[in-house]
Amino acid sequence: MSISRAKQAPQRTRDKLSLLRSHPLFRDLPGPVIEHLGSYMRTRRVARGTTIFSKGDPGTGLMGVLAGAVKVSVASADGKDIVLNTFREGDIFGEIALLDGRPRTADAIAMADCELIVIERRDFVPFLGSHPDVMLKFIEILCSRLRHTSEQVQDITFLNLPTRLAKTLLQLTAGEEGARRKAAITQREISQMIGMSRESTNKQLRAWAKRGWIRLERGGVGVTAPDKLAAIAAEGFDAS
Amino acid sequence: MSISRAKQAPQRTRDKLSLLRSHPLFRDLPGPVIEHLGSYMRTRRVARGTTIFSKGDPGTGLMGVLAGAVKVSVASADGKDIVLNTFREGDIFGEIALLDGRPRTADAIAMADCELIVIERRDFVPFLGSHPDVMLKFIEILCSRLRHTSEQVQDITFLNLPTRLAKTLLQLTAGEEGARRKAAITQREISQMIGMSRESTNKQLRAWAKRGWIRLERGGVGVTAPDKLAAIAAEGFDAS
DNA sequence: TTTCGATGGTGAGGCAGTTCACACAGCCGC
DNA sequence: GCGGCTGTGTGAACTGCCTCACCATCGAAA
Repeated sequence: MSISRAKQAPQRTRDKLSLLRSHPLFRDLPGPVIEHLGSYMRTRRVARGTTIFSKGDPGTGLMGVLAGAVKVSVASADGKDIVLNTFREGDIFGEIALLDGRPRTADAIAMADCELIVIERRDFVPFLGSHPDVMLKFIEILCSRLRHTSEQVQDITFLNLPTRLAKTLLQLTAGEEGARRKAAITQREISQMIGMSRESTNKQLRAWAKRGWIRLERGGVGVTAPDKLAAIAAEGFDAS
Repeated sequence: MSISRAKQAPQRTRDKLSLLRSHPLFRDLPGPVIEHLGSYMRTRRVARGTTIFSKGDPGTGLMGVLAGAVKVSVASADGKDIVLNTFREGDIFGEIALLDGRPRTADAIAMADCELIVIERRDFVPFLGSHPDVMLKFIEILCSRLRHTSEQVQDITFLNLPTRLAKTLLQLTAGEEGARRKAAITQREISQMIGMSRESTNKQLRAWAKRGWIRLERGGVGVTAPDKLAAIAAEGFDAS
């Protein structure tokens, strides 16, 4: 079984209301309130590679991923990119501009064909004001984002390429077991997630592929020896 | 006038209630509520170098700085340190563990003799539940923290030593003008803020000192040519 | 079918920054 | 006023990663 990108329309595994009902943010709300919220939402289909929003845009709304995957990244003056976060089915993103009303500080780009939901700020903020329990959930989300970003700072400053790469590969393929442990992602995107050059990333990947720890395909990586990668991620060096 | 560390007791420029009354978080609250909150607060004096809380501690409360300065940092396995944030008079920190109840993810250390206020989580969380407007303020704070940490990720991945150093020096001395533009901080602490070695940091500082852009003293830096530093911070290279 | 952009692969060379090994000054406690 | 600690200053050697300059392959579009 190969790693496919599902270039055709993404399967719609859940609809708008079912996302709301199952999402921790809204799960505890009464049914009518959820339907009320649902009436504010639009859905939006975007193809892989599409820019969903750009740095500097007014932050118009909250986004949710019904299907597909999204990366949030920033570009430097000289064309380099760093990925700050990635989101997949069931995740919510774009809260920061939603909550503080300031411009977006990063770009959001579809890593695969996506189906998204959008709630406009002008609709959502009044709702939020009258639902302190939802505000509390947002606070939790913001806290976990902050912990995530802090960890990224630590990883970048303390860990070397192999360690960061191993960690990222494990995260990308987490949740899957055995032969299914694979991720559809280009090597360039991986390099942007770990903040290293594409070339260096490629060389490390090939070294592990030669040892049989991972399998490389065009547009994808499969992890065959997660224990070995976990050892590198933990030890901080490549104890071969 | 030299840069002094005020090793003696910090001057108490404001007391507990005046911090509350002037802080954006609480400014809009009615007087009795503020006094109620004040009754929950303890004050705590700590000497320079003291660990205020450590990574892994249960996050017991919210901290505020009445006087002094605090750094929040993490240490790597091999003894390196990175500073995630710094706080000074009037700032509030430790919100994350307060809000989500999970363990602290970093250490807080007094950079100077400090006077702090502490509000316990068990007292504050119920208060928060009945004050959605304060929750909104916390959301704003969390958003700005997130923007700050994201910027740190970008700085570390995109900028080189001189650029980061120039940026940091300007931030450290922001708000002061002319000869007063100085900061009481060791070079080791500066190096931890920019995520570079102490030696490299020292060499760059000396180079600028030789050009007369900054003045170096034991435990302090004075910026004499902020425009030059600003140029480096903006251009991304040292155009001498 | 041909072309072209995106992806993956690879080596040579360079350099920014680290590491290490000192030396020396102030400051504090005793 | 004597240790010892902290803060600073400096050079030499090393190195991890980047940059550059390619080539090969695939898939999609023309």
